[in-house]
Amino acid sequence: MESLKVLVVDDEPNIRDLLSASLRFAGHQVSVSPNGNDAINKIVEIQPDIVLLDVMLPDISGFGVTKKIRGMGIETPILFLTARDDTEDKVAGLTVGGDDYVTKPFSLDEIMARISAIMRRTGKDAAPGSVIRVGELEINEDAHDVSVNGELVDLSPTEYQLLRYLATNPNRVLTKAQILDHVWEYDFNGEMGIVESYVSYLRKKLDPISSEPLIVTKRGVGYMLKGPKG
Amino acid sequence: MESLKVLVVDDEPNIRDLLSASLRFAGHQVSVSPNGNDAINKIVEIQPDIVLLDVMLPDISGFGVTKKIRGMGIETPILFLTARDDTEDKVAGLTVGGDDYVTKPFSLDEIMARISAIMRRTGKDAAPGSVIRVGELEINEDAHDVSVNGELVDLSPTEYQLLRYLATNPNRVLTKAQILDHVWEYDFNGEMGIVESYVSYLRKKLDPISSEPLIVTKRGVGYMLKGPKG
DNA sequence: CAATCTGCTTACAGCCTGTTTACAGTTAGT
DNA sequence: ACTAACTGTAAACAGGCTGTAAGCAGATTG
Repeated sequence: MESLKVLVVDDEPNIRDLLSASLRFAGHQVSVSPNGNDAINKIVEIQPDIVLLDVMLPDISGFGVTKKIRGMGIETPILFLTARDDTEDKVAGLTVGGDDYVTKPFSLDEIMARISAIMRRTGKDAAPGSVIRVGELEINEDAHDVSVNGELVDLSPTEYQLLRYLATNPNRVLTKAQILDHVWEYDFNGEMGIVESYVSYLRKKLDPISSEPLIVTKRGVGYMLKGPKG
Repeated sequence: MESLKVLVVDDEPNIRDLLSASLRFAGHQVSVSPNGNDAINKIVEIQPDIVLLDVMLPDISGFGVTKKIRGMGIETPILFLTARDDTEDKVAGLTVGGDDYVTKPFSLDEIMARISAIMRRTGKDAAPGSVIRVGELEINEDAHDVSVNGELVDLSPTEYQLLRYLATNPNRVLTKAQILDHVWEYDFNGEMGIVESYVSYLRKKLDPISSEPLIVTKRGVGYMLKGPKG
Protein backbone atom coordinates (compact mmCIF):
# COMPACT_ATOMS: atom_id res chain seq x y z
CA MET A 1 0.00 0.00 0.00
CA GLU A 2 1.30 3.39 -0.92
CA SER A 3 1.61 6.32 1.38
CA LEU A 4 -1.78 7.75 2.23
CA LYS A 5 -2.93 10.95 3.83
CA VAL A 6 -4.92 9.81 6.84
CA LEU A 7 -6.94 11.92 9.25
CA VAL A 8 -7.60 10.43 12.69
CA VAL A 9 -10.53 11.94 14.56
CA ASP A 10 -11.05 10.91 18.18
CA ASP A 11 -11.41 12.79 21.45
CA GLU A 12 -9.39 10.23 23.43
CA PRO A 13 -5.67 11.09 23.20
CA ASN A 14 -4.74 7.45 23.82
CA ILE A 15 -6.59 6.29 20.75
CA ARG A 16 -5.24 9.13 18.66
CA ASP A 17 -1.68 8.32 19.69
CA LEU A 18 -2.07 4.60 19.15
CA LEU A 19 -3.47 5.07 15.69
CA SER A 20 -1.20 7.84 14.56
CA ALA A 21 1.92 6.02 15.71
CA SER A 22 0.92 2.85 13.92
CA LEU A 23 -0.16 4.58 10.75
CA ARG A 24 2.95 6.70 10.60
CA PHE A 25 5.04 3.62 11.11
CA ALA A 26 3.18 2.03 8.22
CA GLY A 27 4.41 4.93 6.13
CA HIS A 28 1.36 7.16 5.99
CA GLN A 29 1.05 10.88 6.54
CA VAL A 30 -1.14 11.31 9.58
CA SER A 31 -3.06 14.30 10.89
CA VAL A 32 -5.16 14.19 14.04
CA SER A 33 -8.23 15.99 15.23
CA PRO A 34 -9.95 15.94 18.64
CA ASN A 35 -13.51 16.97 17.65
CA GLY A 36 -16.01 17.30 14.85
CA ASN A 37 -15.66 20.92 13.89
CA ASP A 38 -11.90 20.78 13.76
CA ALA A 39 -12.20 17.59 11.74
CA ILE A 40 -14.37 19.26 9.10
CA ASN A 41 -11.84 22.05 8.71
CA LYS A 42 -8.96 19.62 8.42
CA ILE A 43 -10.80 17.46 5.89
CA VAL A 44 -11.40 20.47 3.68
CA GLU A 45 -7.90 21.73 4.19
CA ILE A 46 -5.70 18.69 3.78
CA GLN A 47 -7.99 16.50 1.64
CA PRO A 48 -7.09 13.16 3.22
CA ASP A 49 -7.37 9.88 1.32
CA ILE A 50 -9.27 8.34 4.23
CA VAL A 51 -10.70 9.47 7.56
CA LEU A 52 -10.80 7.39 10.74
CA LEU A 53 -13.77 8.95 12.45
CA ASP A 54 -15.00 8.32 15.96
CA VAL A 55 -18.79 8.40 16.05
CA MET A 56 -18.98 9.78 19.59
CA LEU A 57 -17.38 13.21 19.65
CA PRO A 58 -17.80 16.06 22.11
CA ASP A 59 -19.35 18.55 19.68
CA ILE A 60 -20.72 17.18 16.42
CA SER A 61 -21.18 13.43 16.05
CA GLY A 62 -19.29 11.50 13.45
CA PHE A 63 -22.52 11.23 11.49
CA GLY A 64 -22.90 14.99 11.58
CA VAL A 65 -19.38 15.40 10.25
CA THR A 66 -20.12 12.96 7.46
CA LYS A 67 -23.35 14.68 6.53
CA LYS A 68 -21.63 18.02 6.39
CA ILE A 69 -18.69 17.05 4.24
CA ARG A 70 -20.82 14.92 1.93
CA GLY A 71 -23.00 18.00 1.53
CA MET A 72 -19.92 19.83 0.31
CA GLY A 73 -19.39 17.16 -2.28
CA ILE A 74 -16.44 15.58 -0.50
CA GLU A 75 -16.47 11.83 -1.08
CA THR A 76 -13.48 10.85 1.02
CA PRO A 77 -14.01 7.30 2.33
CA ILE A 78 -14.58 7.04 6.06
CA LEU A 79 -13.78 4.30 8.55
CA PHE A 80 -16.04 4.85 11.55
CA LEU A 81 -14.97 3.97 15.08
CA THR A 82 -17.94 3.05 17.24
CA ALA A 83 -18.50 1.73 20.74
CA ARG A 84 -19.45 -1.93 20.77
CA ASP A 85 -22.82 -1.22 22.36
CA ASP A 86 -24.41 1.14 19.87
CA THR A 87 -23.43 -0.98 16.93
CA GLU A 88 -26.24 -2.85 15.33
CA ASP A 89 -28.92 -0.23 14.94
CA LYS A 90 -27.01 2.99 14.55
CA VAL A 91 -24.43 1.78 12.14
CA ALA A 92 -26.95 0.55 9.63
CA GLY A 93 -26.31 2.17 6.31
CA LEU A 94 -22.78 3.20 7.19
CA THR A 95 -21.13 0.82 4.87
CA VAL A 96 -22.52 2.35 1.72
CA GLY A 97 -20.21 4.04 -0.70
CA GLY A 98 -17.04 2.35 0.36
CA ASP A 99 -17.32 3.38 4.00
CA ASP A 100 -16.92 0.86 6.81
CA TYR A 101 -16.76 0.69 10.57
CA VAL A 102 -14.90 -1.04 13.38
CA THR A 103 -16.00 -1.34 16.98
CA LYS A 104 -13.97 -0.22 19.95
CA PRO A 105 -11.91 -1.74 21.33
CA PHE A 106 -10.31 -2.81 18.08
CA SER A 107 -7.04 -4.49 17.20
CA LEU A 108 -4.42 -2.69 15.15
CA ASP A 109 -4.30 -5.38 12.54
CA GLU A 110 -8.03 -5.07 12.07
CA ILE A 111 -7.76 -1.34 11.43
CA MET A 112 -4.98 -1.86 8.92
CA ALA A 113 -6.93 -4.57 7.14
CA ARG A 114 -10.02 -2.38 6.90
CA ILE A 115 -8.05 0.53 5.52
CA SER A 116 -6.53 -1.73 2.88
CA ALA A 117 -9.96 -3.05 2.01
CA ILE A 118 -11.42 0.42 1.62
CA MET A 119 -8.54 1.61 -0.50
CA ARG A 120 -8.87 -1.46 -2.63
CA ARG A 121 -12.60 -1.00 -3.12
CA THR A 122 -12.44 2.70 -3.87
CA GLY A 123 -9.61 2.03 -6.27
CA LYS A 124 -7.42 4.77 -4.88
CA ASP A 125 -4.75 2.30 -4.14
CA ALA A 126 -2.68 0.50 -6.71
CA ALA A 127 -4.54 -2.60 -5.61
CA PRO A 128 -2.10 -4.99 -3.97
CA GLY A 129 -4.83 -7.58 -4.44
CA SER A 130 -6.97 -9.05 -1.76
CA VAL A 131 -5.06 -12.29 -1.71
CA ILE A 132 -2.04 -12.85 0.48
CA ARG A 133 0.13 -15.70 -0.73
CA VAL A 134 3.03 -17.12 1.24
CA GLY A 135 4.33 -20.38 -0.04
CA GLU A 136 1.60 -23.00 0.15
CA LEU A 137 -0.59 -20.67 2.13
CA GLU A 138 -3.22 -18.46 0.59
CA ILE A 139 -5.42 -15.96 2.42
CA ASN A 140 -8.31 -14.42 0.56
CA GLU A 141 -9.18 -11.26 2.43
CA ASP A 142 -12.39 -10.60 0.57
CA ALA A 143 -13.78 -14.05 1.19
CA HIS A 144 -12.09 -14.18 4.59
CA ASP A 145 -10.95 -17.70 3.97
CA VAL A 146 -7.69 -19.58 4.09
CA SER A 147 -6.36 -22.44 2.06
CA VAL A 148 -3.20 -24.51 2.06
CA ASN A 149 -2.25 -26.15 -1.20
CA GLY A 150 -5.72 -25.33 -2.45
CA GLU A 151 -7.48 -27.02 0.43
CA LEU A 152 -9.75 -24.80 2.50
CA VAL A 153 -9.06 -24.52 6.21
CA ASP A 154 -11.74 -23.47 8.65
CA LEU A 155 -10.41 -20.95 11.17
CA SER A 156 -11.96 -19.09 14.06
CA PRO A 157 -11.82 -15.28 13.91
CA THR A 158 -8.84 -15.04 16.22
CA GLU A 159 -6.99 -17.80 14.43
CA TYR A 160 -7.60 -16.00 11.15
CA GLN A 161 -6.28 -12.67 12.39
CA LEU A 162 -3.22 -14.25 13.94
CA LEU A 163 -2.40 -16.09 10.74
CA ARG A 164 -3.02 -12.97 8.71
CA TYR A 165 -0.62 -10.94 10.83
CA LEU A 166 2.05 -13.60 10.49
CA ALA A 167 1.44 -13.80 6.76
CA THR A 168 1.91 -10.08 6.27
CA ASN A 169 5.36 -10.43 7.85
CA PRO A 170 6.76 -13.60 6.32
CA ASN A 171 10.29 -14.72 7.13
CA ARG A 172 10.48 -12.35 10.00
CA VAL A 173 10.35 -13.20 13.66
CA LEU A 174 7.52 -11.55 15.52
CA THR A 175 7.68 -11.46 19.30
CA LYS A 176 4.72 -12.53 21.37
CA ALA A 177 4.40 -8.95 22.53
CA GLN A 178 4.19 -7.70 18.96
CA ILE A 179 1.61 -10.30 18.12
CA LEU A 180 -0.41 -9.42 21.18
CA ASP A 181 -0.26 -5.72 20.35
CA HIS A 182 -1.35 -6.20 16.77
CA VAL A 183 -3.81 -9.06 16.84
CA TRP A 184 -5.59 -8.61 20.15
CA GLU A 185 -7.71 -5.63 21.11
CA TYR A 186 -5.82 -2.77 22.67
CA ASP A 187 -7.49 -3.17 26.05
CA PHE A 188 -6.62 -6.85 26.32
CA ASN A 189 -5.10 -7.37 29.69
CA GLY A 190 -4.16 -11.01 29.67
CA GLU A 191 -0.97 -12.97 29.46
CA MET A 192 1.15 -13.68 26.43
CA GLY A 193 0.44 -17.37 26.91
CA ILE A 194 -2.63 -16.91 24.79
CA VAL A 195 -0.42 -16.43 21.75
CA GLU A 196 1.15 -19.81 22.40
CA SER A 197 -2.27 -21.40 22.65
CA TYR A 198 -3.45 -19.95 19.37
CA VAL A 199 -0.26 -20.86 17.58
CA SER A 200 -0.92 -24.39 18.75
CA TYR A 201 -4.50 -24.25 17.44
CA LEU A 202 -3.26 -22.98 14.09
CA ARG A 203 -0.58 -25.62 13.74
CA LYS A 204 -3.10 -28.32 14.53
CA LYS A 205 -5.18 -27.17 11.59
CA LEU A 206 -2.46 -26.22 9.13
CA ASP A 207 0.30 -28.75 9.57
CA PRO A 208 -1.68 -31.85 8.54
CA ILE A 209 -2.19 -30.21 5.15
CA SER A 210 1.08 -28.42 4.52
CA SER A 211 4.12 -30.29 3.33
CA GLU A 212 6.25 -28.75 6.08
CA PRO A 213 5.49 -26.78 9.25
CA LEU A 214 4.49 -23.24 8.30
CA ILE A 215 4.92 -21.56 11.68
CA VAL A 216 8.33 -21.98 13.18
CA THR A 217 9.25 -21.22 16.78
CA LYS A 218 12.29 -19.07 17.40
CA ARG A 219 12.96 -19.99 20.98
CA GLY A 220 13.44 -17.00 23.22
CA VAL A 221 12.31 -14.62 20.51
CA GLY A 222 8.96 -15.39 18.96
CA TYR A 223 7.26 -16.97 15.97
CA MET A 224 7.80 -16.73 12.25
CA LEU A 225 5.82 -17.74 9.20
CA LYS A 226 8.16 -19.51 6.83
CA GLY A 227 7.96 -18.23 3.28
CA PRO A 228 9.26 -19.76 0.08
CA LYS A 229 12.73 -18.29 -0.33
CA GLY A 230 13.51 -17.41 3.27
CA MET B 1 24.98 2.49 11.60
CA GLU B 2 25.59 6.19 11.53
CA SER B 3 25.98 8.40 14.52
CA LEU B 4 22.70 8.83 16.36
CA LYS B 5 21.48 11.20 19.00
CA VAL B 6 20.41 8.95 21.86
CA LEU B 7 18.72 9.92 25.09
CA VAL B 8 19.07 7.49 28.00
CA VAL B 9 16.47 7.85 30.74
CA ASP B 10 16.95 5.84 33.93
CA ASP B 11 17.08 6.70 37.60
CA GLU B 12 19.83 4.17 38.36
CA PRO B 13 23.22 5.80 37.74
CA ASN B 14 24.80 2.40 37.09
CA ILE B 15 22.49 1.73 34.19
CA ARG B 16 22.89 5.23 32.81
CA ASP B 17 26.66 4.93 32.90
CA LEU B 18 26.71 1.48 31.40
CA LEU B 19 24.50 2.49 28.52
CA SER B 20 25.98 5.90 27.85
CA ALA B 21 29.53 4.56 27.86
CA SER B 22 28.67 1.79 25.43
CA LEU B 23 26.66 4.01 23.16
CA ARG B 24 29.36 6.65 23.06
CA PHE B 25 31.92 4.02 22.27
CA ALA B 26 29.70 2.93 19.40
CA GLY B 27 29.97 6.45 18.08
CA HIS B 28 26.68 7.96 19.16
CA GLN B 29 25.94 11.27 20.82
CA VAL B 30 24.47 10.44 24.19
CA SER B 31 22.47 12.52 26.63
CA VAL B 32 21.18 11.20 29.93
CA SER B 33 18.24 11.97 32.13
CA PRO B 34 17.39 10.71 35.63
CA ASN B 35 13.62 11.25 35.67
CA GLY B 36 10.52 11.78 33.60
CA ASN B 37 10.13 15.51 33.69
CA ASP B 38 13.73 16.16 32.81
CA ALA B 39 13.41 13.59 30.04
CA ILE B 40 10.48 15.42 28.47
CA ASN B 41 12.43 18.66 28.44
CA LYS B 42 15.48 17.02 26.93
CA ILE B 43 13.45 15.26 24.27
CA VAL B 44 11.92 18.54 23.19
CA GLU B 45 15.23 20.31 23.37
CA ILE B 46 17.69 17.97 21.71
CA GLN B 47 15.30 15.98 19.49
CA PRO B 48 17.00 12.60 19.83
CA ASP B 49 16.79 9.93 17.13
CA ILE B 50 15.83 7.36 19.74
CA VAL B 51 15.04 7.29 23.45
CA LEU B 52 16.01 4.48 25.86
CA LEU B 53 13.30 4.90 28.45
CA ASP B 54 13.01 3.15 31.78
CA VAL B 55 9.39 2.43 32.58
CA MET B 56 9.83 2.81 36.34
CA LEU B 57 10.91 6.37 37.11
CA PRO B 58 10.69 8.36 40.34
CA ASP B 59 8.29 11.04 39.10
CA ILE B 60 6.41 10.27 35.88
CA SER B 61 6.39 6.74 34.54
CA GLY B 62 7.87 5.94 31.15
CA PHE B 63 4.32 5.57 29.88
CA GLY B 64 3.48 9.04 31.11
CA VAL B 65 6.50 10.46 29.33
CA THR B 66 5.48 8.69 26.13
CA LYS B 67 1.92 9.93 26.37
CA LYS B 68 3.09 13.47 26.88
CA ILE B 69 5.55 13.67 24.03
CA ARG B 70 3.26 11.80 21.65
CA GLY B 71 0.61 14.36 22.52
CA MET B 72 3.02 17.03 21.38
CA GLY B 73 3.32 15.29 18.05
CA ILE B 74 6.79 13.94 18.74
CA GLU B 75 7.16 10.53 17.13
CA THR B 76 10.67 9.65 18.25
CA PRO B 77 10.96 5.86 18.52
CA ILE B 78 11.30 4.54 22.04
CA LEU B 79 13.07 1.49 23.42
CA PHE B 80 11.49 0.77 26.79
CA LEU B 81 13.45 -0.75 29.65
CA THR B 82 11.23 -2.77 31.97
CA ALA B 83 11.81 -4.98 34.98
CA ARG B 84 11.36 -8.64 34.16
CA ASP B 85 8.56 -8.94 36.69
CA ASP B 86 6.38 -6.18 35.25
CA THR B 87 6.84 -7.71 31.85
CA GLU B 88 4.22 -10.29 31.21
CA ASP B 89 1.20 -8.19 31.96
CA LYS B 90 2.23 -4.62 31.22
CA VAL B 91 3.70 -5.13 27.79
CA ALA B 92 0.49 -4.14 26.09
CA GLY B 93 1.07 -1.41 23.57
CA LEU B 94 4.83 -1.24 23.94
CA THR B 95 5.70 -2.56 20.53
CA VAL B 96 3.47 -0.23 18.57
CA GLY B 97 4.71 2.11 15.89
CA GLY B 98 8.28 0.93 15.75
CA ASP B 99 8.76 0.99 19.50
CA ASP B 100 10.17 -2.01 21.33
CA TYR B 101 11.22 -3.06 24.78
CA VAL B 102 13.90 -5.04 26.58
CA THR B 103 13.71 -6.47 30.06
CA LYS B 104 16.17 -5.75 32.83
CA PRO B 105 18.67 -7.15 33.30
CA PHE B 106 19.63 -6.95 29.64
CA SER B 107 22.83 -7.59 27.73
CA LEU B 108 24.57 -4.77 25.89
CA ASP B 109 24.53 -6.60 22.62
CA GLU B 110 20.79 -7.02 22.91
CA ILE B 111 20.34 -3.28 23.37
CA MET B 112 22.52 -2.53 20.36
CA ALA B 113 20.67 -5.06 18.24
CA ARG B 114 17.31 -3.60 19.18
CA ILE B 115 18.47 -0.06 18.42
CA SER B 116 19.67 -1.19 15.00
CA ALA B 117 16.38 -2.96 14.38
CA ILE B 118 14.34 0.09 15.30
CA MET B 119 16.46 2.39 13.16
CA ARG B 120 16.16 -0.02 10.29
CA ARG B 121 12.42 -0.33 10.63
CA THR B 122 11.70 3.34 11.03
CA GLY B 123 13.94 4.02 8.07
CA LYS B 124 15.86 6.78 9.81
CA ASP B 125 19.05 4.93 9.24
CA ALA B 126 20.66 4.42 5.88
CA ALA B 127 19.55 0.84 6.17
CA PRO B 128 22.61 -1.33 6.60
CA GLY B 129 20.34 -4.25 5.87
CA SER B 130 19.28 -6.91 8.26
CA VAL B 131 21.87 -9.38 7.07
CA ILE B 132 25.34 -9.64 8.52
CA ARG B 133 27.78 -11.36 6.19
CA VAL B 134 31.27 -12.41 7.17
CA GLY B 135 32.92 -14.75 4.73
CA GLU B 136 30.94 -17.95 4.50
CA LEU B 137 28.80 -16.91 7.44
CA GLU B 138 25.47 -15.18 7.07
CA ILE B 139 23.23 -13.96 9.88
CA ASN B 140 19.72 -12.86 9.01
CA GLU B 141 18.57 -10.68 11.88
CA ASP B 142 14.95 -10.50 10.76
CA ALA B 143 14.54 -14.24 10.64
CA HIS B 144 17.08 -14.83 13.42
CA ASP B 145 18.63 -17.35 11.08
CA VAL B 146 22.25 -18.35 10.68
CA SER B 147 23.69 -20.10 7.67
CA VAL B 148 27.14 -21.17 6.55
CA ASN B 149 27.64 -21.57 2.83
CA GLY B 150 23.89 -21.43 2.45
CA GLU B 151 23.21 -24.20 4.89
CA LEU B 152 21.03 -23.34 7.86
CA VAL B 153 22.45 -23.86 11.33
CA ASP B 154 20.20 -24.22 14.34
CA LEU B 155 21.46 -22.22 17.30
CA SER B 156 20.23 -21.67 20.83
CA PRO B 157 19.53 -18.08 21.89
CA THR B 158 22.87 -17.68 23.67
CA GLU B 159 24.80 -19.27 20.84
CA TYR B 160 23.10 -16.88 18.43
CA GLN B 161 23.93 -13.80 20.46
CA LEU B 162 27.52 -14.85 20.92
CA LEU B 163 28.00 -15.46 17.23
CA ARG B 164 26.29 -12.20 16.40
CA TYR B 165 28.64 -10.28 18.66
CA LEU B 166 31.65 -11.92 17.08
CA ALA B 167 30.27 -11.26 13.62
CA THR B 168 29.82 -7.57 14.26
CA ASN B 169 33.53 -7.41 15.11
CA PRO B 170 35.17 -9.55 12.47
CA ASN B 171 38.95 -9.87 12.31
CA ARG B 172 39.28 -8.40 15.73
CA VAL B 173 40.20 -10.20 18.89
CA LEU B 174 37.62 -9.95 21.64
CA THR B 175 38.61 -10.86 25.15
CA LYS B 176 36.47 -13.20 27.19
CA ALA B 177 35.73 -10.31 29.50
CA GLN B 178 34.44 -8.22 26.60
CA ILE B 179 32.34 -11.07 25.37
CA LEU B 180 30.93 -11.66 28.81
CA ASP B 181 30.08 -7.97 29.17
CA HIS B 182 28.35 -7.75 25.82
CA VAL B 183 26.59 -11.05 25.41
CA TRP B 184 25.58 -11.92 28.96
CA GLU B 185 23.23 -9.90 31.13
CA TYR B 186 24.93 -7.22 33.17
CA ASP B 187 24.17 -8.92 36.47
CA PHE B 188 25.69 -12.22 35.40
CA ASN B 189 27.89 -13.42 38.19
CA GLY B 190 29.51 -16.49 36.78
CA GLU B 191 32.91 -17.44 35.49
CA MET B 192 34.44 -16.71 32.10
CA GLY B 193 34.62 -20.44 31.48
CA ILE B 194 31.14 -20.17 30.13
CA VAL B 195 32.48 -18.30 27.12
CA GLU B 196 34.80 -21.20 26.38
CA SER B 197 31.91 -23.60 26.63
CA TYR B 198 29.75 -21.66 24.24
CA VAL B 199 32.57 -21.14 21.76
CA SER B 200 32.95 -24.89 21.83
CA TYR B 201 29.23 -25.37 21.19
CA LEU B 202 29.41 -22.97 18.27
CA ARG B 203 32.43 -24.60 16.70
CA LYS B 204 30.79 -27.98 16.99
CA LYS B 205 27.89 -26.69 14.91
CA LEU B 206 29.73 -24.43 12.48
CA ASP B 207 33.00 -26.17 11.67
CA PRO B 208 31.51 -29.27 10.05
CA ILE B 209 29.96 -26.98 7.45
CA SER B 210 32.57 -24.29 6.95
CA SER B 211 35.60 -24.90 4.80
CA GLU B 212 37.90 -23.63 7.53
CA PRO B 213 37.44 -22.85 11.23
CA LEU B 214 35.54 -19.58 11.60
CA ILE B 215 36.36 -18.82 15.21
CA VAL B 216 40.04 -18.70 15.97
CA THR B 217 41.58 -18.68 19.43
CA LYS B 218 44.17 -16.09 20.26
CA ARG B 219 45.77 -17.79 23.19
CA GLY B 220 46.10 -15.57 26.21
CA VAL B 221 43.93 -12.91 24.62
CA GLY B 222 40.56 -14.05 23.38
CA TYR B 223 38.59 -15.09 20.32
CA MET B 224 38.23 -13.73 16.84
CA LEU B 225 35.84 -14.36 14.00
CA LYS B 226 37.86 -14.76 10.84
CA GLY B 227 36.62 -12.68 7.93
CA PRO B 228 37.47 -12.90 4.25
CA LYS B 229 40.33 -10.48 3.82
CA GLY B 230 41.59 -10.36 7.40
C1' DC C 1 61.92 -32.48 30.90
C1' DA C 2 58.75 -31.44 34.38
C1' DA C 3 55.49 -28.41 36.11
C1' DT C 4 52.07 -25.43 35.10
C1' DC C 5 48.80 -22.97 32.69
C1' DT C 6 45.38 -22.20 29.29
C1' DG C 7 41.88 -23.65 26.64
C1' DC C 8 38.76 -27.62 24.83
C1' DT C 9 35.25 -30.78 25.44
C1' DT C 10 31.61 -33.18 27.58
C1' DA C 11 28.43 -34.70 31.18
C1' DC C 12 24.81 -33.31 34.05
C1' DA C 13 21.31 -31.21 37.19
C1' DG C 14 18.19 -27.71 37.47
C1' DC C 15 15.71 -24.57 35.27
C1' DC C 16 13.09 -22.48 31.87
C1' DT C 17 10.39 -22.13 27.64
C1' DG C 18 7.12 -23.67 24.81
C1' DT C 19 3.32 -27.29 23.67
C1' DT C 20 -0.71 -29.27 24.39
C1' DT C 21 -5.08 -30.21 26.51
C1' DA C 22 -8.92 -29.61 29.44
C1' DC C 23 -12.19 -26.53 31.20
C1' DA C 24 -15.24 -22.70 32.49
C1' DG C 25 -17.38 -18.60 30.92
C1' DT C 26 -19.06 -16.18 27.20
C1' DT C 27 -20.79 -15.29 22.77
C1' DA C 28 -23.19 -16.22 18.54
C1' DG C 29 -26.39 -18.54 15.67
C1' DT C 30 -30.62 -21.13 14.88
C1' DA D 1 -33.95 -20.49 24.58
C1' DC D 2 -30.86 -23.97 23.27
C1' DT D 3 -26.85 -25.48 21.18
C1' DA D 4 -22.48 -25.04 19.30
C1' DA D 5 -18.43 -22.63 18.89
C1' DC D 6 -15.10 -19.58 20.57
C1' DT D 7 -12.08 -17.33 24.02
C1' DG D 8 -8.90 -17.07 27.64
C1' DT D 9 -6.74 -19.49 31.66
C1' DA D 10 -4.37 -22.90 33.90
C1' DA D 11 -2.11 -27.20 34.60
C1' DA D 12 0.53 -30.99 33.12
C1' DC D 13 4.12 -32.30 30.19
C1' DA D 14 8.37 -32.55 27.25
C1' DG D 15 12.45 -31.03 25.73
C1' DG D 16 15.97 -27.78 25.25
C1' DC D 17 18.99 -24.61 27.32
C1' DT D 18 22.17 -22.86 30.82
C1' DG D 19 25.88 -22.75 33.79
C1' DT D 20 29.20 -25.58 36.35
C1' DA D 21 32.66 -28.67 36.97
C1' DA D 22 35.79 -32.24 35.85
C1' DG D 23 38.91 -34.52 32.89
C1' DC D 24 42.10 -33.80 28.91
C1' DA D 25 45.28 -32.04 25.57
C1' DG D 26 48.41 -28.96 24.03
C1' DA D 27 51.29 -24.97 24.84
C1' DT D 28 54.42 -22.41 27.72
C1' DT D 29 57.70 -21.73 31.08
C1' DG D 30 61.63 -22.58 34.09
